Amino acid sequence: MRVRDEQKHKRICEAAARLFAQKRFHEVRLEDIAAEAGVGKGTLYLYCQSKQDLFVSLLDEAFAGLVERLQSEVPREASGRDKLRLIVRSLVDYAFENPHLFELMRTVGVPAGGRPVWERKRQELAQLIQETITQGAREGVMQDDCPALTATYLMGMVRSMMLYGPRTQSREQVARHMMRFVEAGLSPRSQA
Amino acid sequence: MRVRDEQKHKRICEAAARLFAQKRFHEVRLEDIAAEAGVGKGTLYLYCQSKQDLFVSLLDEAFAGLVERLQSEVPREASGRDKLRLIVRSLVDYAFENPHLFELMRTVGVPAGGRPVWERKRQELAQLIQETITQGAREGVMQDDCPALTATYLMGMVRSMMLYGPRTQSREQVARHMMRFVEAGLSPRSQA
Amino acid sequence: MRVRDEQKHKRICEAAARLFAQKRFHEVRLEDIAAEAGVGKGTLYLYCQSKQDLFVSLLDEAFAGLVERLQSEVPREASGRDKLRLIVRSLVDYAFENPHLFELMRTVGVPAGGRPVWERKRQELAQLIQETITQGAREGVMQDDCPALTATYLMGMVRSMMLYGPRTQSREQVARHMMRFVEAGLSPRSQA
Amino acid sequence: MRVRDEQKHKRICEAAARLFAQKRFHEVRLEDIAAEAGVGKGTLYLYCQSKQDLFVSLLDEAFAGLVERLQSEVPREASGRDKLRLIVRSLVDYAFENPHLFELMRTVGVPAGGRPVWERKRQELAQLIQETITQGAREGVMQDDCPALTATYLMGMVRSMMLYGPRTQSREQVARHMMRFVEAGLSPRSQA
DNA sequence: TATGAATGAGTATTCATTCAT
DNA sequence: CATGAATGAATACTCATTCAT
Repeated sequence: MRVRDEQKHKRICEAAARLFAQKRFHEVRLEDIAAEAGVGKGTLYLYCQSKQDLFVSLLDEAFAGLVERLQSEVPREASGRDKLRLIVRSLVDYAFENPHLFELMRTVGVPAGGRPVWERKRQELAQLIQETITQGAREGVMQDDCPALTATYLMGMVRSMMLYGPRTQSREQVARHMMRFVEAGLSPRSQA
Repeated sequence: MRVRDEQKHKRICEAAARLFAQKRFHEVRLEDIAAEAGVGKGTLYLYCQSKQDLFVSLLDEAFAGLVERLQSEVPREASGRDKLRLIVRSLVDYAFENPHLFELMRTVGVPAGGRPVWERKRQELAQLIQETITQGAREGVMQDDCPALTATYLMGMVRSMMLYGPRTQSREQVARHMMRFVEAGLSPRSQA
Repeated sequence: MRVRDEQKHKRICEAAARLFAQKRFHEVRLEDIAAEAGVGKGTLYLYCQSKQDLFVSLLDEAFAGLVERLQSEVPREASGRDKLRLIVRSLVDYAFENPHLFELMRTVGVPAGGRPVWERKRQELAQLIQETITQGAREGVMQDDCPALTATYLMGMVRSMMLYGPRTQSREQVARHMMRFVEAGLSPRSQA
Repeated sequence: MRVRDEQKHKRICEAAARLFAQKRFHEVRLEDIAAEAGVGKGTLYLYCQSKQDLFVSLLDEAFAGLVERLQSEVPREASGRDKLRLIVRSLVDYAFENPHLFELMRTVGVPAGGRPVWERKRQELAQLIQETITQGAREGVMQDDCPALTATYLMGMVRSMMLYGPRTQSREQVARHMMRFVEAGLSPRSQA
């Protein structure tokens, strides 16, 4: 597994991502991935341990990339409201830029075995959102009985929008719409 | 598929639903479904055409059941706000009562081939929500640039909550939380 | 296996013969035979032990019928030449009257296990032809180094003619043609 | 089906031929063929598309080989009588050298679907024999109302001899016997 | 006696993985 | 490092046979 050719590694991952996004895990044949990547079948095993490993590492990267992006794009010192806006925008941007990641995540449920990387990343992401809401609440601009639930909603909304939402809306429109909906949804009620 | 024993048919479907909820389609063996249902392997084929057929029919039933429930529980003549509340409550109730349906739907993306039943049902569901929002808007209690997006959100929220949400919240709490979030999210802004 | 309804038994055998003539043994489903015979699947087992048994008994009957016919149509006291003519005619007649028996026999080779009835009948038939040739030789009208071979030829000729021969010839023409060919083939050579 | 190892391909075909000669198509398991050929089960599929394909290709080769042999051993310019003798000899030789080909052909009837290769070859063979008889007739040494029938006989005779004939006769004896029978059978009658 | 729902043994075929080149 | 021929475990599906009715 000590690999030289990073170029080739990337080609393989991209090929795999493309194919896993189109078909279910078991419908994707390693042979096809190899062909798509333009390498021999055996070569795949120089870059990953197994098919499952390849798949999971894609997920890991996807979630890690998303979290990293959010962390880099959402300044620590911003207000809760600004952070939330940036989070929504980043989520939507990332989704539009990596459309088949959501197809990739499609088939993934709560994992049975030991928590894999992507699951930890998913939780980090939820955590980030949650804390932002809590901050917003502290600042008096948001109200939420259970930020953990809301964090979950947000991720589900993005996924659902990508998979089933109307194709007519631009990225900008979607971002604005979701932002408004979330912000309003969390706005403190005068008489609660 | 003309069959006698409806009891047995149900047992098979339930067994299949249970197993498909735990594993991916290709990881579920027909032999296991048969064992789980307490029937012989060959018997499955008296009640369905193929493994794929069995799986899809479960999805179809699940979505159809959900839609039917919403239609029966949401009175035609109610106000938009009441309808929306009932929709959210019904969705949450249905989700809690049929927890593995969401695991079932987990693996399903936008279908490639001819629109299957469940896909039509999903659209009916979205339609129902959309119209409710539109009605709410007409009644001046809601505001939404793109109800189609919001309808999509709602279904994603429920799914996400079931699959990844905190297990600490009761059905009642979840329902109330989601209701509040959605209602606030759609509330007409004073100065938009 | 103690059976009452001879009518039904016959219907089953005819249905089986029809189907076995069209497809190979393993391509014929017992269910189809039952349907073709207009009885239930289970009923078949009141009239035969197994599928294999049903098949073999058809063969047995076919060969037995053929032998019986030859024995009844070829008078013991006739001349060798007359007998041979009658044998050829009977074979051809039987073949034309029972065209799918030859399809039935198509798939049968030399049996591995204990000689079944049809194999004994096949040998009886060969014996009959052989003796006729021997008689003809004794009478000075035929000559044959190895009547056993010739007997085999004759049966192969009939089968081949039925399966692959030109469909343009009438039964009468075929009979005459084969008769002449065989007779000439066995005619004593002046200077051997 | 682009393959490297022709050795292996041959081993597989021979193994298959051996087994198909002993049992009916559906009684031969691919696993057995693989074992007999000394290769893995999956390897078979590198050399053929399917079991059926493997079987048919054997037949095709068998008939093609037979026809090719006849065409190479029967000189175009020979007399009808010589040709016929050579045909019979070649048929018998081929039969004795490839005894299980006749077992292979045993199960084959007139094909239902599109004429496969072997069926065309069978017809070529019949054609060759027919033309020879016609030539013999032109040359005044043969007489035959329907050479097409006779051609059919000839092939049936060989098959029948191989499958059911007495094992006591040598190849030489059989060839001579058949030759004489056919030649006499076709000899022009003085007073027809 | 007649039925056909239920059964489960049996098998072609696929495809992840290995390894000789 | 790279390859792809070889492998065999794994599984959906069929159908002869049984047996409760």
